[in-house]
Parts: sequence; C-alpha cells; structure tokens
Amino acid sequence: MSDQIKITLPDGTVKEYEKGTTGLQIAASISEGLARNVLAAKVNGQVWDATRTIDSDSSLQLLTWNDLEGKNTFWHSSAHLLAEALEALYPGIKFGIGPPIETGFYYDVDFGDHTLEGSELEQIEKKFIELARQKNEYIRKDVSKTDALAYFQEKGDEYKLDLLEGLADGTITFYEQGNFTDLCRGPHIPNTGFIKAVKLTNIAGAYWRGDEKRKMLTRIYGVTFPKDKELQEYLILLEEAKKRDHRKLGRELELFCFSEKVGMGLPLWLPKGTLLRERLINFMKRAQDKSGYQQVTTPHIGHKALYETSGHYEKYGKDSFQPITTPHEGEEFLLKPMNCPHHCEIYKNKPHSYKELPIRYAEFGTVYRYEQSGELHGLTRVRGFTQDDAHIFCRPDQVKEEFIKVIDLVMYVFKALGFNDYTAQISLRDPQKPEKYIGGDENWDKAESAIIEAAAEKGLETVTELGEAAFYGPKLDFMVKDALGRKWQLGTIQVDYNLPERFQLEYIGADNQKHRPVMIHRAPFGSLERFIAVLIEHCAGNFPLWLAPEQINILPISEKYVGYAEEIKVMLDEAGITGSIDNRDEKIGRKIRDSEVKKVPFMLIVGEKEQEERKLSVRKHGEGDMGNFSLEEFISYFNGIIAESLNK
RNA sequence: GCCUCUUUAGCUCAGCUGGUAGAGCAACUGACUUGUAAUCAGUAGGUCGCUGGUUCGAUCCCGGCAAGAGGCUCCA
Repeated sequence: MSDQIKITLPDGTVKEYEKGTTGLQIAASISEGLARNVLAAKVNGQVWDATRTIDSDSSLQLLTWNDLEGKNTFWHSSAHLLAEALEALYPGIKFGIGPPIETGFYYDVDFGDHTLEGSELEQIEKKFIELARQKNEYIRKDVSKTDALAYFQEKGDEYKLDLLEGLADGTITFYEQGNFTDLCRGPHIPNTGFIKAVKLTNIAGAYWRGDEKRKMLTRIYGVTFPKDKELQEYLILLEEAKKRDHRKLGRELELFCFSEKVGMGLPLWLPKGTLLRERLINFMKRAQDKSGYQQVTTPHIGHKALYETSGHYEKYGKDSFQPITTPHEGEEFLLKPMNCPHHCEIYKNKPHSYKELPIRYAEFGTVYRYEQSGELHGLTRVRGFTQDDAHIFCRPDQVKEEFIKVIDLVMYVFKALGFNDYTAQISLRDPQKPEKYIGGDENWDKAESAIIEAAAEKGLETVTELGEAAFYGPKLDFMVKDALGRKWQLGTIQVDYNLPERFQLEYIGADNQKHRPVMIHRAPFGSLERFIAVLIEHCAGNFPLWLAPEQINILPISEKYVGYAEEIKVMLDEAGITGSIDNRDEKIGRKIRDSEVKKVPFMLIVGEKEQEERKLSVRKHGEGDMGNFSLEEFISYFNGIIAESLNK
C-alpha cells in the first residue's frame, strides 16, 4: 500500500500528498494566505472539516468566505460559539438546534424560568468575542449512541436526547470547542479565531421542532464575519433596506394607510395609491384582452352552500370570517375568500361546446380571509385583498398549452416591471399526508405532470417543494424577495381537476357526450396588495414613469406664473399625464426639494422666460436640469419613455 | 394563535431614580414674489394607545386589553 494519495484540485491539477493529510495542510502547501482563509474542505463533493484527515485519492475544493458552503460552515460554527457563550453566562440552560441560515445563524435555547431581554445581548456578544479570541479548535469525535445518550442525560438536555432518538448508532459525532460540546454532524471551521465580529440581531420565540403543540424556545439570531469591517458594511446595508420598507414609503408617498377602527389587515387606499392600483389593473387587462380573457364581475358574498360545494368551508370554515346571517332564519352568507366558486357558477350559466374551450374568466376580485393576527404584515399579508384572478376552463388536451400561455403572461408581467430576481417553485403533494388533499390520485398525477412538463418546456428554472400544494391541486408559484430578503409568493398558477368535479362542470364533446373540463387558477400579480408592496421595495418608491401616480409637478417660480402653469396643466391632463401644481408661496429651491423627496419623476419649472417663450424648464428626478422643452416636445419625450419601458 | 419587544403632536423622536410634557419637520397666519434640493417670524396642536390597580400624586411602577415590530406556526 502506498502512503501517497492523489488530490485533484478544482482546476484539474493533480498533486500527491501523504496519506492522512488535511485540507488545511494542503492549503498551506499552496499558499500561506490560503491556509489562513480556509474554513472547510469539500472532499469528493462532501463538505468536511478542513482539519479532517484525507486517506484516499480524492477531489478537493478548499472553501473560504467567498463560497456559500464556506459561509455556512462559518455561521454554523458561530452558532456553537454562541451556545458556549450562553452556557457560560446562563449555566443550566438547555439547547435545541443551532443551524446556519441564509444570512447568519440562530440557536434555539430553553432558558427555563429566565426571560432573555434584548439588553442582555450586548453582554452575550462580549462573551462571544472573548471566547472567539481564545482560538479554540473545533474537535470532531465519533461517539456511540449509548455514550451520547449518557452525556446528555447527565447534562439534563431533553432536546438533544430527543434529537438522538432519531439517529442511528455509528453515525453520531460530537463537536467540542473550549468548554462546549454539542451533538453535531459538522463540519466546522478550524478554530474560533476566524470569527472576528458578531451581532446578535434579534430574539424570537420558536416552537421546538416547528410544532405548534410543543414548547416554545427562545431563538437568538445572529450574524458573524471574519472582519469587523464586513459587519459594519452589513449593518449599513440593513439600514438602507429599511428605508425601502413599503410600510414606510407607503405612508411617505401617501399610497395607503391602516386604521385601528376599520380593522387590522384591512388597507385603506389613498388617492395616489388607488391611481397606482388602477394603472396596474389597466396594464393587466390589456395583456389579458390580448390573450383571450373575458372580464366578469361577481359579488363579495356567497351562500355558505357555495363553499360547502367547493370544499373550502370544510377546510377553512372554522378559521375564517364567520357566516353573515340575515333576517331570514337559517340563511347564511360568507364573505368570499376566493373567486373560483363564483366563476364555476358563471361557467354553469349555459351549456358549453368543446369548440368554445378554453373559456377564460378574469376578475379583479376582492376577497377576505381571516389570517391569524400574528401573521399580518403591511400589505404583504392582509385580511382583505384584490386578486388579479382568472379561471381557465379547458379540455384535458389543452391543459399544457394553456398552462404554458399563462407562464408566458406571468413572464411578460414580471419583465415589464423589472422583476428579474424571482424563484419559480413547483408545489406538489406531501406523499406522507394524503389526508391533506381532496381528489383522486389519478387526477393529482395528471395535474402534477402537466405543471412539471409545462415548466420544463418553457425552460423555466424551478425548485420543487413537496407538501406545498393547495389542498385541491398542485401549483407553480413565483416567489420574490422583499427589501429585507423575506420571500413572498406573488404569481401563482394552479391546475385543478377537483372543482370541476365538485361543481359538476361539463362541456359537450365532438362525440356528443358530456365531458368534464379542467380548471386552471391563475393570478400573475397574486394580489395587488402584495404585488405593490414588493414593487415599492424593489424600486424604492421610484416607480416606472407609466405607473407613477404623480408623473409631473409643475413648479411656478412665483405667484405671477400660476396662470401659465394652469394652462399647461390642462394640456397635460388632455395628454393623460398626471400631476399637480405647487402654487405655494415658496422659493423654487424649496419646491424642487419637496418634489424630489416625493420622488415625482418630472418637475416642470415655469417662470418669466418660459411664459414668454411658451416653454417648460424640465428637471428630472434624481438627475437634475434637462433644459427647455416646448409642451409638445415634452409630451412626445414623455410618451417615448413609457413606450420604451413597456415594449422591452 | 404563540414568544419577545414597542406604543409620547400628522411624521421623526427627547423626557434624569413617579410631582399631569418638549424639539425638528408638517399644518395654520403674516411678511417676502422668489430661477433648479429646505426664506423669515408668529400661532395652534397632546385626557403620553385604552383600561384597571398601587400611590397623597402615574407618561413613568404592576395587571388586562388593543394596535404595531421581529420571529414561530399558518397561508384556499
């Protein structure tokens, strides 16, 4: 047996090392700088400790802060260090789990009778850094299940014992650093000295194992960096993100508000917000008109029986707004939580031939859902919202084609609004929990494969999630992140074989027999509320010109020119350009500032010169003076910008 | 719904260990009639989220409720 092993590096070069060498040693052989920065080693595709010995020919990638897996290892190790700091400060506490997350890490802790307060975090951070500076190594140990159980029994940590239950003997490892030992699969960074900066960001409650019925532990979120400078940059980034918060901008730009008296989660749309909504609605209507949709209108309530037929009442009835009663005894109506049952009834209004299909009914339908109070969030999660809903009734052989057309529509909408950074998620059944779903396996199989095939045919990059399907059918969802990186579902497309069954929908086929249509639910925006929220955060309130509620502000230099300003306003109104005149007795500098702060795209300044020459001095938001334009020149320039942004 | 925290003028925020509140901006009034990011002066505005309790006395301490924030759970 040779004592030499062959190591293949990412660039393809093969080097020989002694058997039992470590990733760290190999890094050191390449360069000292690399050795200082190696956080973990990817050996044959598996992330290992950089200090773990390699005993056979392997491929090797050295992971640093610049690799996602390097960061994850760094943050995972940080979670262990947090636990050590906590144990030092609060002896006797018990630990749940402490994984890395997208940015940073958390640890779930049972503090017993103690309630951890935000003011204590600073103390913990200090201890954390003190321990980090000790440069304690993370030491991996193989442990038998018996020994592992004995260790945590003695420590009295029931959560770790719970975790051990699910692990097989022979696969259990402990990691130890300083005075702290944790049950952990690893891997970890070489030593704590790599961690130079920490910020414990927030404290939250989290159910043990994510189960509402179990105990709630205290979750401490944190983030660490290999350089203090990076922490400072991250904190600045967070501050910037908060400035884009749609709740803040919604108030500042006077788009919407809430009222305690009206009720939580029930947004009130102000004039400017309403204009924005209308622009989005008109945009969508135009796109849908071109794609063969027909607008329908349905009432805001429906008989309880409607939702019993659809199955929604059984599924969500007791957690919803409760039925509305009437003077007529026994009569009960529900505020509509979705539009589909109404659209099914429209379909049933008359018999349909196979030649008519697909039929596409669209409605901007306002629906009401009793979301849990703790779930409400600005405009992204509300109790009353308007879906850009439509239901497509088609023949089974048309499902895929229709589905593809809807994908095209969603992509068109996202593109026009500059949403390039989205995730397409295919949501399927949870095979473990068939009781969660209605409808037969055969239909589910058909629906799921229709979605998978359509997405593949469009070359859509997708992630697949089991158990995320709606109770009546699988979905293709488009997820977008907000300013703080939280994911929200916007567009959704769902194939449904169940509602047509429940409502006994039919069409007459070429064979003169009755057949059952398939239904596709779809909403490219998802809801106007959530879509606008994410839109605001994406553009930081600087809406594309065609959407901006106030597109121009006319700023007279002084009172003397208000008359000319009003003349211009009339002509702009005629050209469909919206805005207002700032006729306050203020200096022009002040008017410009206020207009800039309100993010109005164009300022039209009019004074003596402009009035004489019948011109406008145009100033663009964020850019400054653009010189003089005649009204006609400005209107055509303005329309040019809109045409360009909608046709790309 | 659960956990933690927060709630003072329209907005952003001060208010030392309990003695019924203050600033800036906005609003209103007046003067200025203004040339590309904040003119000056004055006036008004708050049962300190609501509600119990402790206290001679509560914006401040304690309880309940409501709304908001960050998570968890949920999301037709």
